[in-house]
Amino acid sequence: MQPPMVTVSRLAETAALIGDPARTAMLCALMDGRAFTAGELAGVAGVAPPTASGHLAQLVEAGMLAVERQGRHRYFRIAAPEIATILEGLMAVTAHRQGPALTTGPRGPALRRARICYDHLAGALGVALFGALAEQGYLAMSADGAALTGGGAALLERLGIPLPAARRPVCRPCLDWSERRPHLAGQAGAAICAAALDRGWVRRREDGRALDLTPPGARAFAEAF
Amino acid sequence: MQPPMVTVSRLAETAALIGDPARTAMLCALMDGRAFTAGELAGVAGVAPPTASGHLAQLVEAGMLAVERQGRHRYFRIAAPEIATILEGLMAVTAHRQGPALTTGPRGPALRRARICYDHLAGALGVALFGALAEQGYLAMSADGAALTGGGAALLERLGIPLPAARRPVCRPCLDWSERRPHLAGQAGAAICAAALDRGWVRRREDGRALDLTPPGARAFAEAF
DNA sequence: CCGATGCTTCGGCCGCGCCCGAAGCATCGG
DNA sequence: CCGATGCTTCGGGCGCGGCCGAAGCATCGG
Repeated sequence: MQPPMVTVSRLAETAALIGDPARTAMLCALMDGRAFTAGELAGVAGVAPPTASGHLAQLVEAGMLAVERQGRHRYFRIAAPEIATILEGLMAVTAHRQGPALTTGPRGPALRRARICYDHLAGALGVALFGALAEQGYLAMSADGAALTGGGAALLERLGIPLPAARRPVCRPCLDWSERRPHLAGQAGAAICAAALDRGWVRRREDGRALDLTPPGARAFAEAF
Repeated sequence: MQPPMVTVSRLAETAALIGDPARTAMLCALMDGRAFTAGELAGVAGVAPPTASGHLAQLVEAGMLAVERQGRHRYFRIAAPEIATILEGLMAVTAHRQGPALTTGPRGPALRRARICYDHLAGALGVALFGALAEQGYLAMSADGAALTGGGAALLERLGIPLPAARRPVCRPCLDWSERRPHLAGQAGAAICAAALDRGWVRRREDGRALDLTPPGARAFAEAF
């Protein structure tokens, strides 16, 4: 007789897991797709190592984080793109809650301009990229979401951006919390993001998810897309 | 020096708000887009009226619920589609957490087949609808997400389904927690859902968000889309 | 005008879960 | 083999927040 309640209580459990400030800080730190050690995450969250350890255990248990041993370190990372999506979604409703004006801060504008969302580009840059690809007919709707058209695949090949062989998650759109418009996630999004970092089109700020668009990057984006 | 922390703590606040079982139950009950009174929601959540009142005040304060006075009743409803989206997203990661097999229950299969997601169709029916429209070229990617093509607009007009004049949110795709594939949200989704209910293509179960596809409805969907 | 109904505010109880210090395992360096 | 480092488990303290009963405002019905 419980099943519906079970679902609701599980849902609450998931949200509550995200709803603790220390865990949220850890998850946000991991949102750039990189892996951090338990100690680093303790620092980010501002709690003692034992406390952090407990939080991390819960997140791993819940399947939100994946862990990898390496010597005496344990590296944690976001376990799946869905997790990153939900965090971006929460940011969207949080920003929506009380005028976006309140969220401005030193790092705010930079984050809004360009940032990494787990493994792909977000912010104004990500949205512009999505818009440009859509307008030029490189994206088409399919039963699973959006897909690269033949022209889109050819474009990436021409740019020397390799698309993994695995076909499935093509390029699911992902709602951007700062722009309230979709940007490009999925394999194509990840491939473009990786190429952009690799070629110095964007540079990662050392302290977080914000990205800086370099002058050659601006040129490259302008002519490529 | 706080701004980044502010963002994180706000995010945690939002998630914590959803993360309480009583509040989650209320939000889930409201996910069908209808409005409920404070007393009804207290019953749904299984708490006393004063407790429910407190929870509801918090949700309204946070902008998640909108409230409307009507005589001595106060009707609550989800304040914005974004809120519904985030709840569906949380369901997706919750289901993802531990095999979807565990979430089966008396109401599970029905919910997975067809349900209301705030104001549009979801579940297998919603996903199939999205796929059919996409495959027949009725949907195209645009800078803001997906849009109806001219053919799509013509199709709805032919079916006598009115599209509100306001142009903006056309048909944002929304990730389905049971199917893990997008379905049709936005204005077009809402219009189709309203028409389907209005014409008896689907019938709302009295106890929740699940929908039953009626025989005439099955015929109508098959020939229309 | 008075009782009934729906909802809220107020006080006080209680328990869950966050937090840390100390101690216990692992792993690496010498 | 021994100390140092990174992380975990254990035990106990404590505060936040959910919960309810009783009382206080509104609104509707007669």
